[in-house]
This record gives sequence, C-alpha cells and structure tokens, in this order.
Amino acid sequence: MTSQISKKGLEDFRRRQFAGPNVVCGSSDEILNNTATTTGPTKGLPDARRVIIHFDVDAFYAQVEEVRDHSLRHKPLGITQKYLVVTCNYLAREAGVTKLMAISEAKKKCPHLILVSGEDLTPYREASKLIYGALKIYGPAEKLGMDEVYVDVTREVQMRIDRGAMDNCWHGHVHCARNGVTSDNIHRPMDLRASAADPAVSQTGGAGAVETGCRLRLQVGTAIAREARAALARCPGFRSSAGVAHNKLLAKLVGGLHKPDDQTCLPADEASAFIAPLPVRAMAGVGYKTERQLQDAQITTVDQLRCLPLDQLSKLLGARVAQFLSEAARGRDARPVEEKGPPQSISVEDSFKACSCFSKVETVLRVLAPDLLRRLVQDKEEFGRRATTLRVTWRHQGAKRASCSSPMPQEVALQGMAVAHKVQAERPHAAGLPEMCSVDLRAVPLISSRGAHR
DNA sequence: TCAGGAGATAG
DNA sequence: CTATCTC
Ligand SMILES: Nc1ccn([C@H]2C[C@H](O)[C@@H](COP(=O)(O)OP(=O)(O)OP(=O)(O)O)O2)c(=O)n1
Repeated sequence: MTSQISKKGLEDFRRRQFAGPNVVCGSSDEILNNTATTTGPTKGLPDARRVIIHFDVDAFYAQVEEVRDHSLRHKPLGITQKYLVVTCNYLAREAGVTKLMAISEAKKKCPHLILVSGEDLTPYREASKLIYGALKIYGPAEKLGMDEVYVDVTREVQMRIDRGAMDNCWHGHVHCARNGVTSDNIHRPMDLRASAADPAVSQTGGAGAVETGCRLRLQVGTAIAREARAALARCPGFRSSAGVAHNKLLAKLVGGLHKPDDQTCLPADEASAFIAPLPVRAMAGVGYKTERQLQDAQITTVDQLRCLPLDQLSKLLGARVAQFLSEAARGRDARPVEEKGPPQSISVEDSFKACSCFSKVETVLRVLAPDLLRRLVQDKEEFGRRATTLRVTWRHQGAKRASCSSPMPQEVALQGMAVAHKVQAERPHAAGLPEMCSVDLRAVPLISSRGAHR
C-alpha cells in the first residue's frame, strides 16, 4: 500500500534520495570480515580478495544504430519495437524520453526525436559478440543479456601488482556512501545515479595516499576498467559504464552511478552504508513479485531487510531467495563469474492485435518459422548443435501465457498451426472470449550433435 | 506489472 | 509447464 518508491510528493522525494545511511543494524565492514570463499576461477579466495568489474554499454541499441549510420549521431534517437521506444540515446533522455516509453509520449517530449526500428535483433547480437570478445581478454567473463558483462579481473590485478605495474591512481569515480544515490526514473529503482557530489567528500580519481591490500587491488581494477572501456570505445566503438567492486552484486549496483560513459568503484568499507538505504528492488533478483511480498512484511529497504531474521525471510520467500537476499543485504555475494557459452535456446516471437481468426495466426507463423529455422542453421554452422524440442507458447488477451512442447518437427509452421487449432478447439466458444494476441516458437535445448566442431 | 522481444532458471 | 526474473 504505502511507501511505494514510485509515489509522488515531497515525502517520496526524500525517500527517493535513498541517501541517509541510517543503518539500523549490521556493522559497516561485513565485507572485510567475510570469510566466505567462492568457487570457480578464483576458488578459495575470500570474497574481499576478488576484483569484479561490471560493464554496461550505454543506450545499447541506440549506439549500435549510431555506429551503423553516423548521421544519427548528435541527434536525439529512439529505437522502436511496435509502438514502444525500447531505448534511446542520451540526447533523447535529456529531452525527457525514457526507456520503454510509448512512441506517442516520446514524440510529445521530443518532437524532433528520430526513430529507428529495432525489431531485427541481428545487429545487436553481432555487436554483443564483439563487446564480449573485447572484454574477456581481462579475465573470466560472464555475459548478461546483450550489453552487460562481468569480468573477474582478480588474476590480472594480481599480475600487475606482482610486476609493480601500478600507477597509484584511482580512475573514474570512487563512491562515497555519504553522497547518497537516487533513481532518475521513479519506475526504475534499479537504475541508480549518484546524487550531486559533496566536494568535501567526493573523489573523482587521481593520486593520493599509496594504497595497500584490498584498496590497492580495487585501485588496479579501476585502471583495468578504464583501459577496457577505452578499448571498447575504439574498436567496436561503444561508450560504456563500469562498476568495480569485490563482488558481482556491488559491481553492478555501482556501475551505473555515473552513467553515461564513466565508471565507479566501491571500496569495501563503503559498501554497507551504500546499500543500506537502497530500495530492495534495486538489487538484481528482486523483481515485481518479491518486492510486493517484502512490502507486505513492511520491508522496502535493504537495511530493513537486514533486520529480518533468516528463518522469517525463508517463510516469506523460500529458502533459496531468502539465503541470497540475506547475504546480499549485507553486501556479500560469493557467486563466481561464470563463462556461460552459447545460448541454450533460440526463440522468435510476435504479438499482434487480438484475433481469433487462424489466417492471422498462420500469417505470423509463416514468418516466425523460417526466422527460427534460419537461426538454427546459423547455430549449427557456428556451434554444431541441434534442437530436440519445439515449444509453442501463446497468449490470449488478458490471459496468462500457456505453452506446449513437441519433438522438433519437420514443418515448424504446420506444428504451430496444429497447436493453435488444438488450443482453439479446447476453448469454450462463448462470445466475447479473449482472443489470441501473441505466439512464440522456441527451440530447446541446443545440444552438440555427434561429430560436431573440429 | 500497459507496452515488445528475447533469454535463464526454479519449482 | 508455469512462474519469476533479467536486459
Ligand atoms: N526490458 C528491456 C530491457 C532492455 N532491452 C534491450 C534494449 C537495450 O538497449 C538493451 C540494454 O538494456 P539496458 O537496460 O542496459 O539499457 P540501455 O543500454 O539501452 O540504456 P542504459 O544506458 O540506461 O544502460 O537491452 C529490452 O529490449 N527490453
């Protein structure tokens, strides 16, 4: 009910500043005290010894289009899918356009907004590969979606320290929790921004005291992040933001604080005060449902989460989520950076004005099926894999999605139609019944066929 | 979740 | 298969 981070008014403005580190409980140095160890590439190292960088390309689709067509640069640009501006460049954002805004609204905010269709994701997938390739040279890398990459640079950091290849400089911003953070879009509390910096406490890089131990490791991490972002800007040609911290959770949380085209480091002793005032929804993993459940228990911020005993949290959210959140609320996150390899499924989907006539569904399937098959052929050429199962998912207006699977058929479109007919036959034919408004074809799992590669 | 489109993972 | 979450 109350205390939505999305409410209006003064009280909310204050809350939206997430600034006051009025930590209710928990010490301020959980991370340094943490003795948990991780598995994977840096297995055996205490959490605080890792150096993790989270990279996020700014306004990804928009930058891809700007690189493809230089005439789009220096103009407000929106990328569309159906009637949505799915993302836009930062010139458009200055004019008030936001991610996932309706085209009509975006045009009102910014009449000169240039629109480019982003319905074909192929160029973005290609760009994504280049980005990943450029970043993975710094250490084990994990791709999240198309434009984000975690890199565990612990070894690279250690190597530089061993060689004495340090410059004793902090690169980019070093976050100070006293400066607080906000969210520029009230509907997106996960997109954090640093509040106006207090010059007395803010730090924007440069040299200072000679650092040692964990601080030195992070400092070297900021040099690596700067180099990597410079490389990205030169070769594939994308500006990006980055977060440098001791684990994935914190690196991602601070990574966007000085977006666009800048980086932020979070020293271990700032972590607790930094996350305490954040809304729980800011943490990746806390979505719509979890936020609501926590709200029902009067929990909206991370420090409130800290105060709830684990067993009570488990009853609310289940043991797994509770365990993760309990750690996360204290700034701890032992999840390793994992190299995932190629995707395990390929899907194509289209939505349309609700329609029960089969001709529409058939028309859509006759486009989707060849699209899917093309991508499967490409995947086979690239990775020597094939799919065993076809899953058809559909949605009726106002209803939840439903799906059914079958062995991968010869004729994908025909299988889709068969499913559509079966679904229709099983529905009562009452007038005014909601009609189908989206279909999705998914090939899964993608497994190596014998004699592949090589 | 008001939308579009893709992918992962838990139960 | 469904629910939830992510970008
Ligand atoms: N619900 C979503 C979220 C993201 N994307 C796509 C469009 C984005 O360009 C890309 C990356 O998502 P981000 O959330 O990182 O957003 P941007 O990179 O566009 O902008 P920002 O500079 O805020 O990171 O993924 C999408 O299609 N649908």
